[in-house]
Amino acid sequence: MQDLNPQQKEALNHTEGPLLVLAGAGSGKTRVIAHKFFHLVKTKKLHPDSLFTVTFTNKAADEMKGRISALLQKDINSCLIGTFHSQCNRILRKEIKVLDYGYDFSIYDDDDQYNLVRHILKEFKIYEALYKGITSRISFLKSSLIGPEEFLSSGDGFGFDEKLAKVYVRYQDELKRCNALDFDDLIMLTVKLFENNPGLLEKYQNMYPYILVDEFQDTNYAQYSLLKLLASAHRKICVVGDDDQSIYKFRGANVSNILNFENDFPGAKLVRLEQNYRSTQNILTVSGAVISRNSERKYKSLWTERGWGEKVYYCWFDIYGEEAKFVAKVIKELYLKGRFNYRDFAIFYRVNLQSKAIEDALREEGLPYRVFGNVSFYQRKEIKNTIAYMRLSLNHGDNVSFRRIINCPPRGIGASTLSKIEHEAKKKSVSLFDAMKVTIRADSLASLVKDKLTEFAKLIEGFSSAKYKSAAEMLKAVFEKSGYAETLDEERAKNVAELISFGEGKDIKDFIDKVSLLTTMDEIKRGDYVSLMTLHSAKGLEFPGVFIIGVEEGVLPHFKALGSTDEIDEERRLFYVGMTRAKDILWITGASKRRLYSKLQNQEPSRFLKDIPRNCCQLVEKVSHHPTIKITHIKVKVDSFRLYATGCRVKHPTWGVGVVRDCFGDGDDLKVIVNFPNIGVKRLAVKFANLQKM
DNA sequence: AAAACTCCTCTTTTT
DNA sequence: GAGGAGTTTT
Repeated sequence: MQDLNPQQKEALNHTEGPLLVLAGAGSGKTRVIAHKFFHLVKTKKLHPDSLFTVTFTNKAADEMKGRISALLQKDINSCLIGTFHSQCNRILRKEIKVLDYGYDFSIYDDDDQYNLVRHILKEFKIYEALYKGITSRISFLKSSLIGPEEFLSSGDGFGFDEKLAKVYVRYQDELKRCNALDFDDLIMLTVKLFENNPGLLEKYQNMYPYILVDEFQDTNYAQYSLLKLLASAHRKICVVGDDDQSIYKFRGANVSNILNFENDFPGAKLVRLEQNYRSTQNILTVSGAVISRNSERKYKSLWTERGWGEKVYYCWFDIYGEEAKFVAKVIKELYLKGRFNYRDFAIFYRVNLQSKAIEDALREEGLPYRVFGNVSFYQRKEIKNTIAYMRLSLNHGDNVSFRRIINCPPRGIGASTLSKIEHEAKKKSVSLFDAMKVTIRADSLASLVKDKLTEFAKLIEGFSSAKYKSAAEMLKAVFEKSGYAETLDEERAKNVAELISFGEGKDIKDFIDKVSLLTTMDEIKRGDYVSLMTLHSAKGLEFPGVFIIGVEEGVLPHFKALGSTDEIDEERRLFYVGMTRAKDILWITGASKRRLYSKLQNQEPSRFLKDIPRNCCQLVEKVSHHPTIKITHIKVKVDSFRLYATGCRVKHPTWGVGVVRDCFGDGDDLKVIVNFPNIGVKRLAVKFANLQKM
């Protein structure tokens, strides 16, 4: 308790009512939640199991468990700390009967969703390439708690939405038939469960007399509704978040939940954590200037006791290859100077394909690196197929898994056989697996095909009835007996072997749940290498040295985001998240020419650079063909930087010292709006005002 | 069922 | 420009 600052203490001590903690980047957010948990257990005598604690990632949940275990000095691994999805899964596995699903429901990930939607589009003869857009619309509807019937009846019955409604209705029916839930269902159905069953809701409200929520800015409407339901009786809820770090709006996250919190929970206390423990003042000032240009944000101003530190480096190149080489060289030089290890560096970019040039350059310099966030382990085909065998064995209704593996490995069951089975399933309204067994008894198939199908049915039923001691045992049996093992090359077989080793000693159902809800167990781990990742994956991490590359119009902000202010705001937050990961050194780079997909494009510096206060930056000139890095002050594109950034202090001959609120125009027309204490806000033309920068 | 071919897409992606 | 998926060919 004594290592907490006054605001953190305030957040801790407010335990009897709703609390919103606005926690700036690097302000010790996780620490506050962990200490709060500890405080509630120690002084309020709450049982650790009665704190409903939600995070967004499994990694964050594990971290939190670790911290709390350390504080409490006992293992709390069994506690209710988890992601929204795992919390809901836990509830639904106990209660879903009420909603007329079976307890052994499968959980479908994006890939399974896509497969199912595509299947439906094919059937409806809707252009199949639309599957991605349609899936995301459906997902968005679900995360807004708009069910298929409601959407169908709300529509005007025309145009694309009508088709969408049809697909949505069908999709939801199909899931039900498969006894499967997608990620959004986990939340939506839990809300539905509570809304329709007040008794059940009351039970869970009593079970969880306190609720703690991390990364609150990332909650979607459905998740927020769930929190409101659970907290409505006792109102003991503490949410922690940072609206400036909301970068998942495109996934349904709704920042306005932060803005609504105080309305939905009248009398809620608001605490701001503004002391930053991570970055130097230069980094905070630069990132603060960029984020302050966003409208509709809760005001926050971060400060640190760390001092100004090194200036933020900015460097512009002719071509992206040169940018990459330069970054590699800088890292090497910093490393050789002995102040940093490779693990201290991260390179962030907007899109995954940007990693390639950097990888080449790092390899060239002989620097160790690791790229994070590409195809995750659990999305690999061989892994998904192996798991599909397990899923179908546990849930014969799982049609998506059935389609996945019926001819994998190839066992001579082609499209025509499958379509007969599909037809039968539809006619009898049964699962594909059951339809297959019916079809075997009918005369419509060649005996060779019948044999194959019988063999397949026996195989799956064998898996279903066997008593395996662990997930590993079952995986092993599935992998070998299905004949799938023989069809894989060494690399892929190795991946499955790894999967099997993960399943060692684990309960089968727990394992499947875990695997379904944990698509990136291939987490960001720290080793002694340079870390490469997208700005999105950078959230929640910190590095002594950060490089943000490709800070150009069209890349950051991304060209697809240029259409709306909302989206550009989100790009700005993304940039902000990237910058605030840096502890000591921050480099921002870009290039005039960049290959994106097939063509070499001309690039302009990002608009966000204009908001960067120049006095916090060090401009670096890269002289081509120069063997070592030469750092010099040069005059590059003055209009790329603002002389008077928001927040910087100026001295006026008559009014004294003031703080710059805004700055616009250029050259002789440059105007600033300055707030002078005790005097007021003045609008000044720089040319005449005789301002002195402080 | 494999090989050869064409076509398409290509932002980010906690679960 | 590359990788994936679907289609046609053998």
